[in-house]
This record gives sequence, C-alpha cells and structure tokens, in this order.
Amino acid sequence: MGKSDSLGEFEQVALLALIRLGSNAYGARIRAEIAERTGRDVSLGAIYTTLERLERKGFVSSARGAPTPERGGRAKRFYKIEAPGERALRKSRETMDRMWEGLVPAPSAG
Amino acid sequence: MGKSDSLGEFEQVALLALIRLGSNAYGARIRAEIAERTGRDVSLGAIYTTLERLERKGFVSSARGAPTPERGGRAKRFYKIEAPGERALRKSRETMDRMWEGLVPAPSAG
DNA sequence: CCATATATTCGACAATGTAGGAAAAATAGG
DNA sequence: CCTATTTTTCCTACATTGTCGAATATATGG
Repeated sequence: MGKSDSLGEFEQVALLALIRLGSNAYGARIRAEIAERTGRDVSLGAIYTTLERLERKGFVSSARGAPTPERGGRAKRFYKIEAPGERALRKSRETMDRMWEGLVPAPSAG
Repeated sequence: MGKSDSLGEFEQVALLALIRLGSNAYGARIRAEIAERTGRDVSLGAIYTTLERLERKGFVSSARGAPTPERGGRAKRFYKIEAPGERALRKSRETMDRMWEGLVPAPSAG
C-alpha cells in the first residue's frame, strides 16, 4: 500500500499544468503546456494515464465538454485539480524546498 | 530506453541529502538527514537501492570507508554526488520552477 | 456512407519507490 | 579461538509511476 500521498515528478507537472490552464485543461492543451514550459515532449497516452490515476485518488476530477463546433472530433474531457491534489502538490513542493534550502547561490536565473 | 535523464522525486531527495552531508554521507546518516528535513521515514533498503541505481547511471560514486573505531559493525560506504548528478538535479529543479512560476503567493520564506 | 480530423481509451512494459530480512564485517569477553 | 552482539550493507520482491503506440470513438464535409 502506498505510504501516504506523495506525488511523482510527472504527476506534479501534470497537476501544475491543470492549474495553469484553468478551465481549458484537456489532453492536447495539457501536453502543449508541458512542452512549452519544460521542453519535455510526452505522449498523450502518458498524460491520460497519469490523470486517470490521479482522478482515481481524488486529486483531480473531470467532465466531458460539449461537442466541438470545429472541424470534427470527439468531445473533449476537461480536467480540474481538486483540493486534495492542491494540498499534495503544495506539500511536495515544500519537501523539495526544505531539501534545497540554503543550497543554491542564485535561484531561478535560467 | 529512458527518454533522457530526468530524476524521480525520491532520487532528487537522495541526491540532495548527499550534497548536504558532504563527506559524511552513508546509509544511516542519509536516512536521518531525509527524515529530519522532510519528516519522511524511509527504510535503509529504499536508500541503498536508489543510490545503487543512481550510481549505475553515473550520478553518484561511492567508496568504502575505513573500519569503524566504534563498537562494532561493518565498514561504511560513503556516497558522493557526481557532476552529471548535479546537472540532472539542477535541471529537475528548473523544470519544476518553470511549472510553478507565477503560481505561489509567498514561496519559501524560511 | 466514407474519408478524415480530433480525442480519448487500452494494453504493455520500463523505471522508480519502498520494505524487510539475509548476510557481512567488526569487536569485546570468556 | 569462538561466539554473542552490533552496525551497516546487500539482496529479493513487489507496488507505484512513467511512458508509449495502437486501438477506438466521435464529429463533419462531401
């Protein structure tokens, strides 16, 4: 059994993408956001699988969107981070912050 | 094949513990450092396994220490983070920083 | 209907997380 | 020397995460 509720690296990234995208978080968008921010080019399968697992744990919720008025295509599924997810995310960040504390000369300088 | 060289959450924690402990990083100490900093109580087995994998990838190196002058016990094995490990660690942090960018009201104030 | 454009779901397998107990050294005492 | 005891590492196993690529489901213009 999982010890508690710590998040994996990619889970954190996915959750953060949801926060950034707000009400427009669905597969392709999430993937693009991650690629843009981190340069990491993950597959859609990776994203859906991860989100599915997080949903099962109550960290995110999802809802089917209305049929797209665009060209064609299946209805989107929008994801949203839930309170437990935000808590876990914040906690993960704090853990890393404590481990990094006092180690960096110049923080995020690129 | 592993896509590149991203580190898992615990791998990052372990690597950071090595940096913090400097020349005194071995099993029990590493475990204590992690527990103290993060409140997370992992087993020694978890630590050795993780370090072993990181060593195989060239992220850390290790060397047997001199016989203990204490009561009894096997010789310690000291671990040290290597340049590739530091690079990967820094990169992981930067990735998370970019994902968190602009999201927190008050970051680490410690 | 059909070809095509989007999206999501499935099925698999690799990598990481994590424990617990066996095994290896080291040493004090009888 | 032998053994009980101590400290630390190593091995084995299994759960959870990371990640893909192919399969499947919907829409819609012709």
